[in-house]
Amino acid sequence: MPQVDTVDKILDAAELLFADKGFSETSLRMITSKANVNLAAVNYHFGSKNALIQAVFSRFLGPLSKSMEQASLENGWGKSKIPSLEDILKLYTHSLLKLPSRHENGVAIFMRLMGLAYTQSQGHLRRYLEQEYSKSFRLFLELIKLGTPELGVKERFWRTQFTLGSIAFTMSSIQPLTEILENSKSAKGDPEEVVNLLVPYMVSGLTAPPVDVN
Amino acid sequence: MPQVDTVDKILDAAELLFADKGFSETSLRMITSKANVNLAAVNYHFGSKNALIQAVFSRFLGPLSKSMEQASLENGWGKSKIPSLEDILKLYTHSLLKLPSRHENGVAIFMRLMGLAYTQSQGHLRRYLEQEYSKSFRLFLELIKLGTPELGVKERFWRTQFTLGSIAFTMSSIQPLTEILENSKSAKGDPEEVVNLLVPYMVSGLTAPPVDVN
DNA sequence: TTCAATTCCAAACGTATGTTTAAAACACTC
DNA sequence: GAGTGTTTTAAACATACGTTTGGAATTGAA
Repeated sequence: MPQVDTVDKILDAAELLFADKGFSETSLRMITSKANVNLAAVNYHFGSKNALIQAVFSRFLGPLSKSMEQASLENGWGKSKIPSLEDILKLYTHSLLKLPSRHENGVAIFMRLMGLAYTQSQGHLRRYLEQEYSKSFRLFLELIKLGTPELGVKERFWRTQFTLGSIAFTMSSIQPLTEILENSKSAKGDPEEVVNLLVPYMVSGLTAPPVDVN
Repeated sequence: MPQVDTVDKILDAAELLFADKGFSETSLRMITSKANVNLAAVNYHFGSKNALIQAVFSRFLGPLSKSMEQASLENGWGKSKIPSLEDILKLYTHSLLKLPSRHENGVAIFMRLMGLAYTQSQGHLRRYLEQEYSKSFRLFLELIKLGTPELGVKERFWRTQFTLGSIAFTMSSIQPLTEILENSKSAKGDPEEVVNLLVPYMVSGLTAPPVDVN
């Protein structure tokens, strides 16, 4: 057995640094020195930097997608038992909140990473996530569809897009607005509180009266 | 006079490449070869890559912030003449739509760039935008405040954050969802259409009944 | 045409990156 | 405790990057 799992030390350090700086802006040398590990360890254990990025995502996306699928299955959700939009979004956000993490404020880090995955055009990551988790994503879209029966295809598509944007963006960019309003004390809400504010916002946006009629 | 304005050729190429790949992932060599310009031209005309990034933003943010401030002034908006939330958001989105651009689909590019500015942690950019356009941003926040009198400070702060997320992400990441749903034809809406769907979504989210009571 | 200033250009510079190498250190089995 | 497979290590490698250089080309004014 290696000395206190080098693999995990690397993943821990990479997770934090990626979330803080982005992928291209984080070098292997930053990661390995933060992890107190030799530079070559990344290539030895993961093969490449890109593979490390994917591994970082797998470590939390695997359990997360499993827990989400399982929960929606346990609830017996489907065309026979249609869930409310609020239930769906609550399920998802709370699965995220309950994710175990090695760091303080782990949820914010995961959400920031998701935002980066969405935003930074890392082709390999996109391909990897699509191949690995498209099933979970389709399930999410299917549930959204069940929860918004009054929407046409196009409008549902875009409102889902808007909603994902709110989520990803919220956690991926806590700095700028925060800085400007820093003396208003409204910033730095803990994740749970923010999520409690986020869900009603999303529900309201998704269920607004349709504009389009197809 | 230079031969067909090298400066503009560089800005045009950089704008597209930054929006497509991000800042760190776009090299000066990509930019200069796309612009049919010598590599050294960037440093000669702009001084550095960071200065080029800032110049790209200035070129469209300057006119945009001017037109927005002017419009809200012409409408006489203020505490005496309180605008509706819909009017505010329509004004902003339509100012954006009317921005002249050198490229086809320029609006999407600008929004993508704004999303990147928010998301990619380029310290220098953040500092530059804050210093240069904080006035415009504060005005926007002030108008939002006027349009959502029923919200507490904290809830308004986060809902504004969510709203900005919807906007920034909508245009900044058309790929992943689109790819999955590509046969549904719902993707690739033109900017005007998307904005028409976006405004009611945002209004509904912002004006949802408050959860918090302070 | 002459001259000074501006702009362009090919080449090079120094640095940082991801990756590879080959030997050393270690862990474990027999 | 010798031998084997795994892991760690320091060093080097090749490459790509942003930037600088010094001279050539171009421009506009006198």
